Amino acid sequence: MENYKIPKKSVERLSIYKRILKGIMDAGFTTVSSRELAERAGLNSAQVRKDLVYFGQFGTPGMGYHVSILHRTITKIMGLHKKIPVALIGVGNLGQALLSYQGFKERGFIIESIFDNDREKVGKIKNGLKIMDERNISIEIKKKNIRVGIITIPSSAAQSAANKLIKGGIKGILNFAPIELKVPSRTTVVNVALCEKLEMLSYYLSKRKLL
Amino acid sequence: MENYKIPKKSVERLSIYKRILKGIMDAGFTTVSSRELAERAGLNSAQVRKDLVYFGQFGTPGMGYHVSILHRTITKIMGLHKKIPVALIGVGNLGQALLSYQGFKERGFIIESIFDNDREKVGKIKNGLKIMDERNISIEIKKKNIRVGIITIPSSAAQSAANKLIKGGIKGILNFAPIELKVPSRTTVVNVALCEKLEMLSYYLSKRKLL
DNA sequence: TATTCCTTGTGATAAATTTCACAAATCCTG
DNA sequence: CAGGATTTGTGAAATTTATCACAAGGAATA
Ligand SMILES: NC(=O)c1ccc[n+]([C@@H]2O[C@H](COP(=O)([O-])OP(=O)(O)OC[C@H]3O[C@@H](n4cnc5c(N)ncnc54)[C@H](O)[C@@H]3O)[C@@H](O)[C@H]2O)c1
Ligand SMILES: NC(=O)c1ccc[n+]([C@@H]2O[C@H](COP(=O)([O-])OP(=O)(O)OC[C@H]3O[C@@H](n4cnc5c(N)ncnc54)[C@H](O)[C@@H]3O)[C@@H](O)[C@H]2O)c1
Repeated sequence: MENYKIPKKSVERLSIYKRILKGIMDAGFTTVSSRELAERAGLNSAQVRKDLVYFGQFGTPGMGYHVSILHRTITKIMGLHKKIPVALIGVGNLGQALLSYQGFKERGFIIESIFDNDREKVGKIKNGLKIMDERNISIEIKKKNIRVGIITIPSSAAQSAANKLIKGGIKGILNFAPIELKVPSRTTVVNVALCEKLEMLSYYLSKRKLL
Repeated sequence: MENYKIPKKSVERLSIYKRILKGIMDAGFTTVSSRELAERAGLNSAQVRKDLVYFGQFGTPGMGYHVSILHRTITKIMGLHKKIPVALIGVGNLGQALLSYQGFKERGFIIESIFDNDREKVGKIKNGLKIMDERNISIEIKKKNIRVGIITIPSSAAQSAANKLIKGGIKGILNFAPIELKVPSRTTVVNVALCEKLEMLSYYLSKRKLL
């Protein structure tokens, strides 16, 4: 159950295992081998075992892993057994898509406060939430004790919004704006590099002369 | 100008350098050092140089890199100097957000065909495009010679849609559904692991007992 | 219970990626 | 034009990550 130094990649894969386990569980199976898990995730089975062993010994030789127990364990390791209140900054194209996404709620992420700086939008109701003025981010999230923020505003405004979140006591930020946010080390930022992904695709196709 | 074996990470960073170079260029500077590029990207300067040298020698000792030339070069290396027609599968929350996103067009990705399987949606117009029946994906993209597809449908339907894209001759897929698509090796898939990112954030906060 | 089969956990090995550190190239100043 | 200041490109070293391969544990069967 080492807390030592777990590769970022392993953590990301944990999330993938959890999703696959959910599918296997729903299909009615009770055990699963690292080989099968690896196959479904497109990985090497030793890697699956290594990843899991970072957190403890959950398997039984000759049998594999108990699906529901492993699922529950990973959920707990990732802190996904509790509801996590979230603030959304920027109720535009992407922000609204995230707001309507059921998958977040299913995973325990509850969007509780939403902000924008557009006078037309502030005060309106979206998905049962009143859009608040961006200037009140700090006060509001402090009041509601929200510790996770999602940034979906243009990159020119992202750093300033991040600062307000941090001032309000935010602990983690999921950032969709294409910019490296500067934050104190006690704050964790995870970037969703959406455009980069598309550009990577372009590169690979271009390299193979497919465009 | 080696085509040898370029790390995936380097390719993703290329995209980041390009974005930063754009900013520096717009700010009116003409040259930039690997040190500054590294600082802005949050990386080591040797890494920046190594990344760039994969593709050629663009720098001048004592001076650094010529901003606009490097920007243009990276754009070309990534195949982003040409318009790339794209098909979008799934005009739901996320699909509509992507459809309205200007950043794609700016990068040369032009969404030309959009598909859904919802009878209510098929035939309607969205952003100037008629939503087409998902059953016609193969025919349509073959006709229009579209080589990149974006999948924004539930994961249960994603593999079947991917198959139709492949049948229509697609070369690359940007996949937002949380599932590993099985595709022939001549097709490139890039996954946007959105939920995984949020779950990673949960893990890091949880580990530090911040939730 | 003995035997066979399967699968874990893990040390060793390999591969990939990052960082260091410095010679060589070029710029800039006086 | 000399000399000092920079900054590149790059081998070598260090670090990180992935894979191999196998002993040992446990299940299943007879
Ligand atoms: N939409 C996409 O598909 C997509 C894809 C990749 C990246 N992104 C990135 O995500 C971010 C949002 O994209 P979008 O398409 O939703 O943009 P958008 O313009 O549709 O929405 C941005 C919203 O943020 C609000 N806003 C602007 N400044 C603000 C501020 N200072 N405080 C609070 N709210 C503010 C605007 O009023 C608007 O409602 C951008 O950084 C974009 O680059 C979006
Ligand atoms: N919206 C988000 O913020 C978000 C976040 C993370 C991941 N995702 C993933 O992105 C995908 C789309 O999410 P969403 O929120 O837009 O869902 P959504 O339900 O809003 O939209 C899905 C759309 O796909 C259409 N569709 C369903 N089956 C189809 C088929 N076989 N062919 C063509 N169209 C079909 C539906 O009619 C609907 O219009 C999902 O896989 C989801 O898990 C979404």
